[in-house]
Amino acid sequence: MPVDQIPIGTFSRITQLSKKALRLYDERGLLVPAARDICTGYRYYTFAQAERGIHIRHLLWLGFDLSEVEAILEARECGDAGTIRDHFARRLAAAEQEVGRLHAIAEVLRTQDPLNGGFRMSVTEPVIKEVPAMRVLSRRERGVYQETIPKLIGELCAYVYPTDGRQPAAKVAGPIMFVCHDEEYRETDADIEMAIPITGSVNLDGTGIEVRTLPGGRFVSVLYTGPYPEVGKACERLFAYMSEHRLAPAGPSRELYLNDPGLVPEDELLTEVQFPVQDLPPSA
Amino acid sequence: MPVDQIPIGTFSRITQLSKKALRLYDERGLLVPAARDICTGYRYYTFAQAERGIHIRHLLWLGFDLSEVEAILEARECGDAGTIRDHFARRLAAAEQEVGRLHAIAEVLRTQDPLNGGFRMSVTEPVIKEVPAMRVLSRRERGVYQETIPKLIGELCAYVYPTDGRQPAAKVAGPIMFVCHDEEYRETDADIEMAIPITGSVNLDGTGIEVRTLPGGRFVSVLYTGPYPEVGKACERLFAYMSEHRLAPAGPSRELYLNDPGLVPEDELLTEVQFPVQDLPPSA
DNA sequence: GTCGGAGTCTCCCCCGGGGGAGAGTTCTCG
DNA sequence: CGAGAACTCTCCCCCGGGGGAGACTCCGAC
Repeated sequence: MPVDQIPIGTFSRITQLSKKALRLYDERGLLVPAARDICTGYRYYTFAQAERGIHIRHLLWLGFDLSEVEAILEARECGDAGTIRDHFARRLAAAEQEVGRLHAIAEVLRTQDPLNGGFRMSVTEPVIKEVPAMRVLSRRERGVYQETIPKLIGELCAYVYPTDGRQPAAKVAGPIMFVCHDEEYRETDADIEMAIPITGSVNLDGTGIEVRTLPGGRFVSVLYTGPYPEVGKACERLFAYMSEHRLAPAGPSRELYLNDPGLVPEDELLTEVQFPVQDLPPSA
Repeated sequence: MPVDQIPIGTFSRITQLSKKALRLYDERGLLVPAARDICTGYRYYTFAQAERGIHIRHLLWLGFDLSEVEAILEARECGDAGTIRDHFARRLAAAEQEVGRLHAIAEVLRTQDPLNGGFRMSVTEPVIKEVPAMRVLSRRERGVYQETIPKLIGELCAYVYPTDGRQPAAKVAGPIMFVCHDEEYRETDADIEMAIPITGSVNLDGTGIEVRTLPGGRFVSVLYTGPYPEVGKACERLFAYMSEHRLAPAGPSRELYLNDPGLVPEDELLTEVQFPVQDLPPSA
């Protein structure tokens, strides 16, 4: 057996940690060579250190980062099984979530038409985001989606982009939004609010348009690309996501129309669908 | 709709790409803002660019890196579906492999005793590595494992670490190895070679010890920790790995005894098991 | 007009190493 | 004992951004 004066290359072969990694662990204090030649700077390890090295490699392979590895090794020395179990449980949860994500990715890779980039007729992965409150110019009415929405949009646009030479009523600060006040889909008599984020002063003239503030908060959001009638796919996706993550709707959903039906073809229409959410208490 | 003069923050919200990322893509030429204020340096995007931004985000989410994203977007512009399909297929394979790895990780996280670090009685993930050829002092004999191996080790050790005051026969350059020349396990009459890597000159005195060179090449390797009799687990692991990766054994396997049974308890014994491998031709 | 807050700019450090340059050391063979 | 090979050292850039500092700029409200 070689004396306990193992240079880095040999130690690297024993532990299957790269020299680069070993130097890093030395620097980080995670695995400091037992001896160091003062004048040449050469690192020398002992055989006993190989065990720690292999522990480290194993924990890294499990997906822990260096600080976690350090914490786990320390806990292990103290015999503190609880801390380690915590780390393991967290890491396990993360790994399982990652598997879910990879399955979603694999599904897309298998089915997506390579040429359209998953863009047309597609729904992105839901994300959770904080949306600030915003002042909007709003028009709310009951009716049938296909008729009422374009009508209200027309009214709002006429208001902020007047064609008759009047001053614009306000400065537009974002895309046109649809706020859906119904709990469920209804063919007729839907409670429809269209809104445009604005800023600055406003001239109101009492044609049913009012200024209000849409509350901010935590939303789940997807981007949907494709014709409006199939935007429901995006909602389905959001609902699925919410149930997976134990979230409940906390208010009316919103759709943001990010481009202009007059300018782009129907299947390039881009809509962001947002749902305000709150945590559901964990149930057995 | 806002004029096509979208500052980075707004564009970030539209595309759900962070400002940091957008600045990086600008620098990398992946998504360069349509306009830039020369004196302030402010970036201004157009709405039309959002589509590209969302494409990029989608491809990144699929796990491509920036250069691949660039290649895919370019191929898409050219209508080159073949290239994209290639990328997708490769990425899909990688994702599936990653899922396998995560399952293995999850399994370990679920079952491993937190306090022993998966070290005792454990087998590491197989790795493929290049092993250089090495000169060894070798002693080969037929017999029963449990008897012959310790006997041969004793002879070799007596030879290189003489206790009778003679000069050591050679300089030791690595751990004691067992080379298994049998294709299959045999209880008796096994063809056993024990070897010690050496360097420098050798004094031979004809006691059945010879100097030879073990060939190098590509090996799959695992580290096994635990008592010798159960080292078979490591071999099982290697065979499973080889069949998964379409590899075939290309010679006798080796076991490297990395620490000393006299110094550490039985369940901390550390053994590296190596199999030389060659690619198997792909079959239907 | 002007003042404050929000937005933006650039620059630097961080992760966990890989790759490589350039210089110094150690080892091995003859 | 000497030459060359192999090993080691440090330093710097790369990935794909996140986090934050310090300075500038823009916009809305008064």
